[in-house]
Amino acid sequence: MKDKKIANNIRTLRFQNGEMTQAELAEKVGVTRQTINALEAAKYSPSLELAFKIAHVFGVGLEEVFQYQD
Amino acid sequence: MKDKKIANNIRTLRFQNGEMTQAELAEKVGVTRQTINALEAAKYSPSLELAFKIAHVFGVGLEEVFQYQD
DNA sequence: TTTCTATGTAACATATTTTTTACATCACGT
DNA sequence: ACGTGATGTAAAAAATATGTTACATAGAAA
Repeated sequence: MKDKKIANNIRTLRFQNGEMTQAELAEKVGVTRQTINALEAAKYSPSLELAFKIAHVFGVGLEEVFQYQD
Repeated sequence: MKDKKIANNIRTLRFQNGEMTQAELAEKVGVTRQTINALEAAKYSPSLELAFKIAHVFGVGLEEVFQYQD
């Protein structure tokens, strides 16, 4: 999957959920702070599992967090 | 993301969409036939991008193809 | 200013996903 | 029987995601 055309609202959702920090979100989904940071910076897109976990933490559907533009 | 608890309906959706073969689906989403085969066999879960592409081919939402059981 | 917290970033290591190549079986049509 | 298309499978390599460690900056608060 060469081209990375997946956008996400992680940053926005973090602030909509009680000023959650990158570290807090990371801890809740079981990855490191750097991974969350890289995702917000869109350096790469997460695994499907991680995407599901993040959406779950925010209590929304996966497609409300990640959007694919084709 | 150690634990693989993502189920999918790829096989069912292939047959609901005009008897699409694994090779045809693979070609449409830009991966090899073996990758589709491995996904149907749930050997691993796909990247988020591949998941989006597959859902798009079937014209459904991502969560109608892949389900995360936590 | 000093301290603390959140964040950005980079190099290297490990894990996971995907490709490539190859061979096997099964069903179907001829 | 033979050829063909669809599928299952496997090993090794390539690509990508994630972890670890470490250092940097910016802002807030004291």
